[in-house]
Amino acid sequence: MNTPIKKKPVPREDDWIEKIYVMVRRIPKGKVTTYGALADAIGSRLTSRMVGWAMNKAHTAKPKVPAHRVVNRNGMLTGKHHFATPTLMQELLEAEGIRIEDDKIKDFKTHYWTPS
DNA sequence: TCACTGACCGTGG
DNA sequence: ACCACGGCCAGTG
Repeated sequence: MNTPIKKKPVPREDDWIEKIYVMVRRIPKGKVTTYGALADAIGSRLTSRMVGWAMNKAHTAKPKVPAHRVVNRNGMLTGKHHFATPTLMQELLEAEGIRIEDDKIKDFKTHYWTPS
């Protein structure tokens, strides 16, 4: 009979990675969140380090993930070096009305968004 | 095959 | 207040 394609010819990313991408895309414009918050929101044994690792290959995810809205708990743009240009992350955030000084978000908690 | 690293965070001394 | 270490997953040499 018609053998259902049990196999997965489409190499979808691991579930937890996919969840991270979805969560990041849900971040409202002008808001930011932290790696730890995403890891905690998804739960599981996910850790903030894994979120960062997922972000590393986020540029291959489609649609593209607004990784510039994800910073560490210090509000520092730790991942800016991984963007096309080292200043792109800051420019994107500033374009959304977020003030940045010394690679750090000003009024971080004001722009902080909690995954829900 | 084993060991180390990575866009981190929390806790302990 | 500062420094050191563990933890979780996947990829690379």
